[in-house]
Amino acid sequence: MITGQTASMEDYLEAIAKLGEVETEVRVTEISKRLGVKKPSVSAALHKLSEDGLVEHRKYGCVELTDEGRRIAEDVVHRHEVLFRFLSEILGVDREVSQVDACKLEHWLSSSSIKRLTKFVEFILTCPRGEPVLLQGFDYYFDHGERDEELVARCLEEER
Amino acid sequence: MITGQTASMEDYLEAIAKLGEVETEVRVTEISKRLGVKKPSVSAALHKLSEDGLVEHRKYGCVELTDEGRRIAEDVVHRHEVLFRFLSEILGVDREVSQVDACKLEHWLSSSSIKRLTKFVEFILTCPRGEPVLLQGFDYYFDHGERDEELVARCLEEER
DNA sequence: AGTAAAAGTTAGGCTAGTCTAACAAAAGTC
DNA sequence: GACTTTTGTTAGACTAGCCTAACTTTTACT
Repeated sequence: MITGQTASMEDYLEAIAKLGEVETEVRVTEISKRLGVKKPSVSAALHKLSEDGLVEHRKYGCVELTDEGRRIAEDVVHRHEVLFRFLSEILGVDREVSQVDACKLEHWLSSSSIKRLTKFVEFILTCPRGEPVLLQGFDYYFDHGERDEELVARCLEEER
Repeated sequence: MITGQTASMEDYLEAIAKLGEVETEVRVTEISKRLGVKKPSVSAALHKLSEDGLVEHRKYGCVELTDEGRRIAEDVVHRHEVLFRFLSEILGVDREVSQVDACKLEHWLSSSSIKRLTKFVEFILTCPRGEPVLLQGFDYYFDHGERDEELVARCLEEER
C-alpha cells in the first residue's frame, strides 16, 4: 500500500480517526463494532500499529493516534471522501453502495491518481452554471442509452 | 469479491485469459512471469481454481479456462479496461500508473459502480464535438488550479 | 537413445489477518 | 467492599497466499 500499511491496518487507522471525531475516548469495542471484527482482532491490530509508532495504547486504556498515525489516517479518510463523492455525486451510484466501494478502493489508488481524481471531482461539481449540465446529461444517457438530443443541440449551437 | 473469488484468484484468471489471447497454449511459466510470482504459487493457484471448476489443468499440461472461468475472467478484464480508460483518458493519469492502479482497483468495484463507470467513460469520450471540451477544461484546471476563463465564457454564453 | 536443461510439482515454512475460548481487569451496583 | 457485567487480553487454531528447496516430468539436443 501507498502508506506503507496494509489495507487492513489502514482500515483500523481510519476507524480510529473517525471515531475520534465524535467521541472523547476511542475504545476497542467501538473499533470492533465499526469494522465488524472481533475484539481480539482489534487488540492484535493495535499491537502492530503501536509497534509501528502509529497509535498510543496502554493496556485496557483508550486509543490515540500519534502524529504519524494521524497523518496516514487523514490521508485514507481523504481518499475515502473523494471516492465517495465521485461514486455518489458524479456517477450517481447509490450512497450505501458508494460507501462500501469507497471503503475498498481507498486502499489501492496511487497518489497521483487520487490527486487527479480530487481535482476532477472538484472541477465537475463546481461547474459555474450551478447544477452541472454534464451530470444531467449523463443521467439521461445512463437511463436511456442515448444522449438527450435537446441538450446536445444546445451544446452544438455554442460552437457557433 | 464480487465474483466469489479472491483478488489473487481473479488475477490468475485474468492472466490466463490475456495470455490465451496471444498464445496457443497457456503455461505455468508464462503466468508466473506475468504476475511476478514463483511457479509453485501458480501451481497452488491452479489447483484451487481447478477445484472450483474454473480452469482445466492436467499435471504438466497447459491451462485452459472453463466456461465459468472464462465468464469471470472476462468480467475482470472488462473492469480493468474501463478503469484503465477512466484513469488514463479521462483523469489523464500516466498510462503506466493507470495500468497498475486498474490492476488493483478492478477487484473491488461493485457491479453497480462498474456499470455506471462504464457508461460514464463512454459518455465522456464519445462527446459529439469530437475531442471533448470537458477534458481540455479539466486539464487546464488541473494544471492551473483555476478554470480556463475563455472556455467558461463560451459555456456561459450558451445559456443565452 | 541418453543426457542436460527447462518446466512443473510437492513439501514445508512464513506472514498477515481472522476467529473462538478462556482468562484478567475495570466499572457499575447493591 | 463484594459481586456482576462489561471490556479487553492472551493463547491457540485456521485460511489464504507467498516463498525456497528438493524432486519429477517433459523437452530438446547430440
